[in-house]
Amino acid sequence: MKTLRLNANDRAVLLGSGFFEKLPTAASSAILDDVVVSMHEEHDVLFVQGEPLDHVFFVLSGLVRLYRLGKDGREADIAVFPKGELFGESAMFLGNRATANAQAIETAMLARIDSRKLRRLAEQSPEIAEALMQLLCRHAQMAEDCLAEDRLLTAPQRVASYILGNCPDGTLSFSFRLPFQKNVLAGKLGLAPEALSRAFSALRRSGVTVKGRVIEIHDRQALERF
Amino acid sequence: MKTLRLNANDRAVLLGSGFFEKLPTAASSAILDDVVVSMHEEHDVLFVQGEPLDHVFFVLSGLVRLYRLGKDGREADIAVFPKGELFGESAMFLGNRATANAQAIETAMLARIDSRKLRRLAEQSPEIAEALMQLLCRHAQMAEDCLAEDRLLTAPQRVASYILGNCPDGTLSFSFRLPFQKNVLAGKLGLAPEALSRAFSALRRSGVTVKGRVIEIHDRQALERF
DNA sequence: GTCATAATTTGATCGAGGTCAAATCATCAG
DNA sequence: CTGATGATTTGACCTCGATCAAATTATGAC
Repeated sequence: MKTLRLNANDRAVLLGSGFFEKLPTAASSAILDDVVVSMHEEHDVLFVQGEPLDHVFFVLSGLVRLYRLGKDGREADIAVFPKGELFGESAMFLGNRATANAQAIETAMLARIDSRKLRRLAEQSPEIAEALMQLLCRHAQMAEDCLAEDRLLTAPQRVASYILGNCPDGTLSFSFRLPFQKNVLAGKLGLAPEALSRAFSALRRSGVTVKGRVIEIHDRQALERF
Repeated sequence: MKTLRLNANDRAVLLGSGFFEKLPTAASSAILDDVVVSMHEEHDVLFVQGEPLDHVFFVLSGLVRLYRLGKDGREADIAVFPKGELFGESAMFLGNRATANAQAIETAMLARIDSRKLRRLAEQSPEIAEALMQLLCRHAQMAEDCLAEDRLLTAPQRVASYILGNCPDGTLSFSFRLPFQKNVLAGKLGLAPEALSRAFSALRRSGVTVKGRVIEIHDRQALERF
């Protein structure tokens, strides 16, 4: 795996992200001090469940999928991380072992933060500790949201919920572009691609238009009721 | 809601729990300083999703269920907390609003820790911050485990996995008592009670005996293969 | 543009698990 | 011990979404 140093642009992406933006400059600099960047092709596996993991990853570009493997080889997505997100942090507090697999969904550039060092810095800086706690909370919430949606909503309802999550409230009509293949969305929602497709066509009756990756909503209310 | 002060026994339960046992005495004392205890009957609702929440709860006795409500009134369990567990901590970092409902599953005694104060203490004490991060990680893992199991395993497999989780490895034959009604286990596993019942009877063929709340395993291997 | 390949959709079938109703079993107050 | 109440199990049925196969539609290399 080829690694590089952090360039100015990468640094800007890091500093502008949710995790770093609230940190004092000194804290950010300390964290980013010896960060390296690694490049990955689509499908590259970044780490494997159960194996030692001593970095926390930041997505500089591309897309990463966290997933678990079943005995039979089937895969269950835990989360999908786009540019600007930090992941792999929970291994830090669980014996430095990955609790899931991670894979690049598309060509990705990742910043690797040494997890021992980050942990040491968190001990010294309450701001870093606080940022980590918020990150952990957000990730815990994401998992709980998924769990609740899986258990409470049908496929079309989950898709409606995903669309609404990408639609500013207040608007009645809205359009946006999926940030990844339908493939990936299906995994994220815990559906087979076929089921996602059928869910979209069920939503067509409620004023949702799908053309390639572009989703158009004509009646927010109708979606909320679904 | 009737509240009491912490008595010596309660204090011992707290200090012996996973969260407090690794903390220095001074830190624990500071946290427990103004803790109050509240008693709840079975079915009592402790807090409601979306409402302000400014305590973190510790289960001194009894059982508490965290769950989300669907539009149609159905409920999805997020977690079940037995004696010795701390919960409600994630609201602390998410604007002091509950992200789920909580209900006593059986008569419960809870210690209430002021969340603002705990947060302030975490800023001053790296040990407390560390303990909180570990707690958040564990809870995130619990949710991810559930999510993965829901997506990868059938009902009998989930039950087998639950049983194995309560069975020390190395043993071939083993017996234990469910810590709660089957009712509750069903919810925790994301199943209707009927489905749990049928799952148990499917496992009977693999050497699992169920008598009331007592589960007996006669062949660990067979369960693992299931 | 044209082809090759990959992504998505559609059709058909099937099985897991939800729901409702009824039967059985436990538990506990008296 | 005896009901009465609640928990669990069983049966019958039905729906949702998985799976497999085939058709269709992008997408990218040339």
